[in-house]
Amino acid sequence: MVSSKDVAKHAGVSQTTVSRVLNTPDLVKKPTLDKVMKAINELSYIPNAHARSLVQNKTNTISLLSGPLHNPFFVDTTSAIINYANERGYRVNVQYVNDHKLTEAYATAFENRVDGIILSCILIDDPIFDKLKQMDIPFITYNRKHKNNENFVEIDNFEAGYLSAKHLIELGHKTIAWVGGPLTVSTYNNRYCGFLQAMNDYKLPLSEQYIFNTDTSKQNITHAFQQITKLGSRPTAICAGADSLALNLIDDAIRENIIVPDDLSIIGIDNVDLSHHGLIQLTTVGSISEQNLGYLAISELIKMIENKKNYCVKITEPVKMFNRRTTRKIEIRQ
Amino acid sequence: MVSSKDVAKHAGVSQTTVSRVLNTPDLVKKPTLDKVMKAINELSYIPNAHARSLVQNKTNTISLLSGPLHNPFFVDTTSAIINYANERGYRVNVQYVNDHKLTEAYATAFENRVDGIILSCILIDDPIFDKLKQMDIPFITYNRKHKNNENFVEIDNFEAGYLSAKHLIELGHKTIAWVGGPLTVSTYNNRYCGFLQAMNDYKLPLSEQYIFNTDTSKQNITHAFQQITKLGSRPTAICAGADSLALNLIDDAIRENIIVPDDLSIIGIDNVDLSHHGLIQLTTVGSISEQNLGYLAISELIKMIENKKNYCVKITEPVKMFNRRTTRKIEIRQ
DNA sequence: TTGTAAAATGAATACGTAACCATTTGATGG
DNA sequence: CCATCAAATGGTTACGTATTCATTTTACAA
Repeated sequence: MVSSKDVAKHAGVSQTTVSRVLNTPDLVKKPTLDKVMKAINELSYIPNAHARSLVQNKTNTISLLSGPLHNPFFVDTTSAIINYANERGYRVNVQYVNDHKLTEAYATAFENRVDGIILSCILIDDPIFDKLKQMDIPFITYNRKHKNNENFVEIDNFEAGYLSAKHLIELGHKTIAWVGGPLTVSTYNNRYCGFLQAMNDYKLPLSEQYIFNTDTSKQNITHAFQQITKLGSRPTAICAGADSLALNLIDDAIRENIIVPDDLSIIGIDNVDLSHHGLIQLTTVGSISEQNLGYLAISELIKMIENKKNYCVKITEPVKMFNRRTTRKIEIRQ
Repeated sequence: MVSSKDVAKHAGVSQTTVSRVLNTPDLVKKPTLDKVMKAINELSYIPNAHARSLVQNKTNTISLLSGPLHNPFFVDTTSAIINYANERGYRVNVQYVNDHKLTEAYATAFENRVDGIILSCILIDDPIFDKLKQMDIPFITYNRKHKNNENFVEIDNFEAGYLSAKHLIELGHKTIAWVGGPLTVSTYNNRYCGFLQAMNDYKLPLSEQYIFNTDTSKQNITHAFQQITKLGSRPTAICAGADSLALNLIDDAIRENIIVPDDLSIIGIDNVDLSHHGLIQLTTVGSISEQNLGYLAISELIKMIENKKNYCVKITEPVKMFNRRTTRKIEIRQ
């Protein structure tokens, strides 16, 4: 592998000058610059980013710990994060973390000495948070937050849960099921609380058999759906804790010949790009902002990295309804 | 940042011993090992991967140059690639490359001295291919291939194009449009050739006004669709060069109140995961294998990296029809 | 006890770059 | 022609690790 020393020898200058040609070309005279550039091209020299990282203590690399891509929310955010970071000159190391391999994922992220970490996989009560703060390396969580209430970008999850329940209630639904994720995750926890609040405000009875706070794997959601269909008095609507879950449930419904929304209304939360598609048209609650949470988070993270100020980011985006085609009035059905 | 020297000093041993504790613990006596481990934990030391890369000339990092995630094909493959690579102990640098910023993307990929490169964005006639070969760094292309016909994993694109046209023809369609990507890309080129061959074999006339080989951005596909709807004698079916395009076209059709498949049959190629969804049920042609191209490519790449043999990978997966709900017989319509 | 080999540890070095400080070259004005 | 100062370049070192080679310690047989 050809190094800057080789270039220096080939051009008849010092390694220092080669370095200057690449980093501060203004400090080097035109003829020497040309000489060095010629050597660089002839040897097709490429600087070694690792060596540079070592001496500069700056890696130009960001570590992204995302949820799995079969969840369309992470499709949108991963895309936004990587594109923005690349534009700003950062490389992005990506890991798709499932909750089993959390600690392992953190370990690999840490030993790479990245400039910043952006993660969605944190739990409310995650001990990793204190470690991250100790390490004095900029980080931000998106979508989820830690109980410490620091360095996060989220939507107003409580309000989102509330609005989605309210929407179904105002359409006349009385028996509404909830299918969400684990309550150890702030996102689902707050959405669920919003849901409960709405049910309470509108004086609708709650029964445990309609409530599923489960692992969000495909199988588990499908299993929850089957439980629901087995019930004596089936709910007429389901509040899903996320668009990803809503899409899963709709798929399950179709497989059971249950027509959405005629037989069953389903509403999601997140307003993922996919939900706009003509074949989907998912009714959902999402951020009023055009920019997704990934974009907001990565732009904040890069600010933190470049300003060297460890100020604390706390962003909660307001939400609104997106009324599409997977929910309808209960009267029509009866 | 705490280094192995700090640990050594704290534990009262040499830096060499610290290194041994982490890499060849069998060579160090139990009591010293314990002493060092204690120091490592107390100082919460994390080895610096960049320094290690520098001395070992091995980065444990792979560079992925993927197409954009709004194309569901790249959702499936990116997911498979990253998960497999992580399992095998490799970090993955991801870039979503659009064709405008190709060279820029390559540059950043190269200066990172990665162990291998996996890319989908190569053109048939891409000068980068020779550069890659020169660099003596393992690489593989997936989905697309270079004219040199080396180091690729693809599906049988010609056959895929042929089968998709044949399917529509056998359903009775006479006027069939083609909407594909640029012919500078092997994938679209071969699919298009397959399409032409089928049209020829079945003696169907071809007219330029039904053929669109265009940039695959959303706007351009929508524009192609609008051109099609403006035609005096509208085609009754569209062969899309990829599922991504098919989904785009279906969305456009719905927006124009054209019913798929009653008014217009649309078939894709790739059989992406999303096409299975109950709301989508896209008729398509895809690999007969369970594993997607990303998985095949990354596993081959890691073999190349670890065997240090620069053997040449040429994999073309056979394809078959997946008959779902976006195509139907022409008779019904008339 | 002594000799000898094996086991355990340490000292020195290389990896490729940027940064710091020292030196040489060139230009300007008196 | 010289003094002065800026511009241009070079020599040396540090970054944090693994590796190579040298040294010390230990174990065991004679």
